[in-house]
Amino acid sequence: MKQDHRTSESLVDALVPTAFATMAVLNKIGAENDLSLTLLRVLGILRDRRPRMAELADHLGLEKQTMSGLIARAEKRGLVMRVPSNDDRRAVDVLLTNEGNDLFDRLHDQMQDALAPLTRQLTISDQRLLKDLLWRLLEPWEGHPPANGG
Amino acid sequence: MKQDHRTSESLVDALVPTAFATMAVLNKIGAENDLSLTLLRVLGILRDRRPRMAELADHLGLEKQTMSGLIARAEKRGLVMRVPSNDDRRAVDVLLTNEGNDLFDRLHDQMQDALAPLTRQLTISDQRLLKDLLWRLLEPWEGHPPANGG
DNA sequence: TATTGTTATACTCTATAACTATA
DNA sequence: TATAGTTATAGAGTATAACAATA
Repeated sequence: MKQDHRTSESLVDALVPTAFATMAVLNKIGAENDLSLTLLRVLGILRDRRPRMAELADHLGLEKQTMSGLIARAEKRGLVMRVPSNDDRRAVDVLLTNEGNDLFDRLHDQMQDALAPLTRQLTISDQRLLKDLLWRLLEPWEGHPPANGG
Repeated sequence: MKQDHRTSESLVDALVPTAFATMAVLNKIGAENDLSLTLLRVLGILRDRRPRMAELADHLGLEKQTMSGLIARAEKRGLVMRVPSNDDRRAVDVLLTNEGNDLFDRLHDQMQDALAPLTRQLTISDQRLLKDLLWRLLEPWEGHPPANGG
């Protein structure tokens, strides 16, 4: 009965609990290192990029004031730096410090370990298949969040 | 170059952005209805179950005091009810009101719509495949969160 | 004594509003 | 005037600690 129920559910009904499960793991790892989910995500973004405050806020769907506070606290802890932009003297670039970079690498390893109980449910081949499906799913998301609802 | 980078990444590196994308959508829908992600999740849980406060807190990985406050606010809004348990006079069962049930149904529809830009990237057949892979992934999670790290 | 739940208190995250500096 | 960012303030969510009632 339960299994039958599930097979009639949509992809979203599997996506949502997966997201909650993943976030629970990330949240726990973050909490152990005094990082909110948002800051954890910021560190991940900064590993590849060097955005301005406004870009970062936009990417995360947060208000610029919220970013100011978040980055100010992270900077005080030595995880990120704010440097004035060359192009626009009002603007500020945000980037990882070496310490922030090292921390994220450690957290990334912890994520792999913590999610292993889930991922090892699948064969290597199925893991690759799942990964490919997820990347295809995320294509419209790339860059910035979807213009939800219009 | 970017695509090559990706193919070398692990499943977790696809799972995490998928989770963030999904949560962003849920968060937006929640915010439009003045519901936190946690409360949104509570409503989803209560659609199928009638847990006690402690069970709910345990399932969500929250402290019992946090649940008290969350449920108290939700009850004040008429979304959930607290009724004394018959078995144990200390205990309290939590359940959805009709209003809470109706609200969740509406939100569930909104989720489907909001995530459609992502899910429609895949054929129906691939959606089913992805759904099955995710359910297999989640098997160890069922019931309660994994004993992280232990 | 141990357990279920609530209340009191403090801190973080987030948003709204007002502000400064630059464009 | 409009934009980039900060500061001031307030509300929700969460945790720690102390408490009440029942087991």
